[in-house]
Amino acid sequence: MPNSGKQTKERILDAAEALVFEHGFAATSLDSVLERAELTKGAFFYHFKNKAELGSALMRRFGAEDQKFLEATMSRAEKLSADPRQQLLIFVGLMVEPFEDLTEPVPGCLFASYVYQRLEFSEDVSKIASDTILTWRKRILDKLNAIDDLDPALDLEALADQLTVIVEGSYILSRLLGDPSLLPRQVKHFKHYLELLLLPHG
Amino acid sequence: MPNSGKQTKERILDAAEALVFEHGFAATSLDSVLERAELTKGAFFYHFKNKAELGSALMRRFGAEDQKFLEATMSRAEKLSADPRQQLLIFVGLMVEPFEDLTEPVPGCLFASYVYQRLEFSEDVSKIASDTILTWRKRILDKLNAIDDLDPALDLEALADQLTVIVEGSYILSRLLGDPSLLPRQVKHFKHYLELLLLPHG
DNA sequence: TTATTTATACCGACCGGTCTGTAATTTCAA
DNA sequence: TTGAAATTACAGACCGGTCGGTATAAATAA
Repeated sequence: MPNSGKQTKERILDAAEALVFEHGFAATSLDSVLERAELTKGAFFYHFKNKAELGSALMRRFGAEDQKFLEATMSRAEKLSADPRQQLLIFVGLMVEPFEDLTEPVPGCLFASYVYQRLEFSEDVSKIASDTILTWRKRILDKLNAIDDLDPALDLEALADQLTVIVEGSYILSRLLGDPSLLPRQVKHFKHYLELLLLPHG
Repeated sequence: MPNSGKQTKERILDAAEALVFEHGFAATSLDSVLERAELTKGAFFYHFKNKAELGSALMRRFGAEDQKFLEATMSRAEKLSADPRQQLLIFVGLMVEPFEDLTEPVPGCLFASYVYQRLEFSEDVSKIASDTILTWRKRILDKLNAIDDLDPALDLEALADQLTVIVEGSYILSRLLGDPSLLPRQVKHFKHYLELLLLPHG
């Protein structure tokens, strides 16, 4: 029964993403994906050339969503203040909001999942992942560079990466300990660090 | 005896660990492990009941090594100063040393690998991982609690976790970007944050 | 000392099941 | 009525695990 097509492909991706988060890519069989999506083999191979292409598509979609979230959040922050210091602090504050009311220990990051199974994926996925990370770095680093009289000894690139680092690390600990509060609490410490660096001493 | 036996088991674990870091557990076939270890099926099933037990053994060994590293580093720090503030800062400094001269983007953490493939492992692995994390938390939190006149508004538990969080996150970014300098640079920021919190303002 | 037994360590062929991918066919919307 | 969307059935590769057998060395008995 021909369906809207686009919807079916998304259904496959949704099912696969959920399973990959728990089992990893290799251990996620197409049958399990299709059972969850309530579809059959033929439907899958109509929309995807093979399993590897499903992997790439998963990562592309995840990367695109991630960048959309970054851009949306940063431009919200930019509208709320004209000062790059405040923009940055507001940005970090807005960032945590989606994680504050979680009851389960957060879904996780597909790129982190990829890192520890990279030889199962085609080369191009690596570029999608690093491009996404570098977009975050650049967007935040630009803000830091717009701030004058910062201590010139500060490693700004590493500082720009730190939010991503803390989010990735928090996903892991949160899932390991089953504690959904871990991520927002970690990000709050990072925000505090930024305040100490950026704002006139208290 | 034909061979030392113990050595063989370690050879299997070494081979498996290296492959799991790159492929993940499910995608690591016993044949590939045995090819790398230059052994055969029979040898494997002599030392391990099944593949799942290999997984548990990998995690147990990794957890034990990790705790040994924590304890060794912390007691070194404790010998270098009697002040808990200094002990903590020295500890963080010593922590990075092994990562400073790496040319490759660090191996990674088996527990992080586990997090994104947990349903492939038996239940007990989860406990090994969380116990190890909690040992770090406790060891560092005890130091923080030994420091007086800290801002009572500080979330000390989250602060104690932050080193682990940053190391885990740095593994991921380091591997994604192929940048071995990332981890020490991240930890240096954490050390700086600690200095700002613990030491009389500069 | 030497012959025999026994335990340890390891080999490699093979079996059963699972998983990816293919092919022939059907359904339904435009 | 045509072609996109989906179904069922199945081929073939691979993987985990089993099993019969071999080699080495220590233990024991003559």
